[in-house]
Amino acid sequence: MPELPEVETVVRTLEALITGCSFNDVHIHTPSIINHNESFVSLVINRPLQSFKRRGKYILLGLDESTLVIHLRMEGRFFINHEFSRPNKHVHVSFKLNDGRVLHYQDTRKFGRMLITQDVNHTLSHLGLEFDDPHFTVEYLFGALKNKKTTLKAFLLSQSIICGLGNIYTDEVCFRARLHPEKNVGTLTMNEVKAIHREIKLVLSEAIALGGSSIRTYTNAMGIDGLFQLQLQVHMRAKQPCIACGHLIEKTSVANRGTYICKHCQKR
DNA sequence: CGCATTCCCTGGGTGC
DNA sequence: TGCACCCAGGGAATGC
Repeated sequence: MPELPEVETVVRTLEALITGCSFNDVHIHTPSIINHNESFVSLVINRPLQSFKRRGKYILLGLDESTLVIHLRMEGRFFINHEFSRPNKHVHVSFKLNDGRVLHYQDTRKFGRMLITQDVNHTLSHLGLEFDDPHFTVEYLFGALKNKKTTLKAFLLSQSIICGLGNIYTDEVCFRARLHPEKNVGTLTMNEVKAIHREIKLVLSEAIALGGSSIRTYTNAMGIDGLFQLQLQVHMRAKQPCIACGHLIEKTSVANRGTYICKHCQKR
């Protein structure tokens, strides 16, 4: 399940592999993957790939005049071969590169989406700040939280104030800040908000440095595995001892998501 | 408007 | 071995 660090790794991998290329042709095997696809092909074909960026969990491939925006959701991934024919039933879009290679988009559950836009800022206007944006300060976060009534977990997953966190890193941020994910964000103290702010920045930057996490069914682009799963302190550690106090980690459900907590370290 | 819930989708796991 | 059922989850759509 790619979150910000995994998407960043995919973007860097794509940049290393297809910089300077363009797409000669596109096969859309599963039209529902693409939003507004009437102009999709004409805006994608024969346009040089000029930039490789990320915004939240979205991949932004800068083409001549427009941007190809891709969200991998749960199991979306890319791989390259030399066959333009559909490799298997889970490949939904195949991009023929001008050097003969083919970039395939595979997504078992068809949750991923891609679209072409000429106004990325408008398309992604629902997203909050990046974790490394200079405007993402403790004061900004405290101000955004003080009037909200939702839980810490739901807030961190919402993308609206700070974007890029998914289920894995939300659990890690809550644990490392020693805060219960069901805590109401409107009641957090300045010191608690400081801890959340600090841990968001630390967890995401550490995970990017290790190439993201590879857990469950997800491995990164082109079979490159991240290593951050080895650094996870609570996520996927049900019934194992807390690294801080030794109590057993519990798995529960918060905001309709599987959630791992040390109930001794993370008080409501 | 703000927050909560439902839905999409498939393979893997479980129970009988 | 086969079959029915449930679970995983990001974000859009829907509900209250």
